[in-house]
Amino acid sequence: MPELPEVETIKLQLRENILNKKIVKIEVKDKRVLKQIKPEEFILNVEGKTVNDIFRRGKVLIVKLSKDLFLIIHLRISGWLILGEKEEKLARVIFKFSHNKILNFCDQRVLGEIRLVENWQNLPIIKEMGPEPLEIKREEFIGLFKDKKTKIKPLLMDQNFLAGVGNVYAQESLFCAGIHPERSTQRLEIKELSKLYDCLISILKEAIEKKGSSVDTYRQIDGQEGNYVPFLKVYQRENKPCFRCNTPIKRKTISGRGTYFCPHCQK
DNA sequence: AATGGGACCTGCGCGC
DNA sequence: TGCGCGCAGGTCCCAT
Repeated sequence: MPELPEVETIKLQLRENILNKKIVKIEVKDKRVLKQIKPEEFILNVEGKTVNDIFRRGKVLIVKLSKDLFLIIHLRISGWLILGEKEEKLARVIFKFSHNKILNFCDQRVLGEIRLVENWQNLPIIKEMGPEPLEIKREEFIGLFKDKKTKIKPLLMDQNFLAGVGNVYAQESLFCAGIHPERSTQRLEIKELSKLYDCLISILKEAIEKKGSSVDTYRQIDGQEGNYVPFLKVYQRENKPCFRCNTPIKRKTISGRGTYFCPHCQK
């Protein structure tokens, strides 16, 4: 659920607050979120390091530490980050900084993960990831669909196809473009892909401006909800009238994911 | 290559 | 009131 706009929001806010700050103490409350590293080793390697840079690739947050170490943070479904003065109840890992701020990695369902690596570019999740939607041109976007013959919605959510788009923004951009989530990509016209590009870009940008969608546990780093939920057009609006044609919005499971769409204006 | 299912997880809301 | 169950969705992995 934290998708590109949510992770981008967190990235920007962390940059304002912990860049060049030193991590003085770490507490691992739940070691399940640490992947391929033992808590003792993690603590030993991260305590005393300074945050040199923070960036994002898809839904992955990358924190560059001194000594060329990288924290790889993936919030998966129910993770969020809170920066404050105190420890949060659902914190799984806690980073205490030199300026007395505390960064809480919270995760209700413990599906999120934190890694510590030297070569983040070599991680499979990064290596195989598709392009950033906000960094490609229209022609490149359209070119991605060449030789693809699957349903459009699962394809948009495929991180190896396109980075950062999840269940919410895939649905919203398809509604905007008037494309049925089950349409075969083979049958999509250039004109429709072009429209989809415009929709996706504008929705992602708008969602970043509004600091993301708090449809679940996602929060900004100060604990406030994101403000994009009121702008969602189909997500979780089953049986409510379509904003364009008043037809009741339908919900259907597509490739195992709940999907909302307008059966009338999405063809 | 595409698709379907299960696993990982916890909390919530539903029906009985 | 309380219990069991299905569901929520990002990613990986296996089977077809």
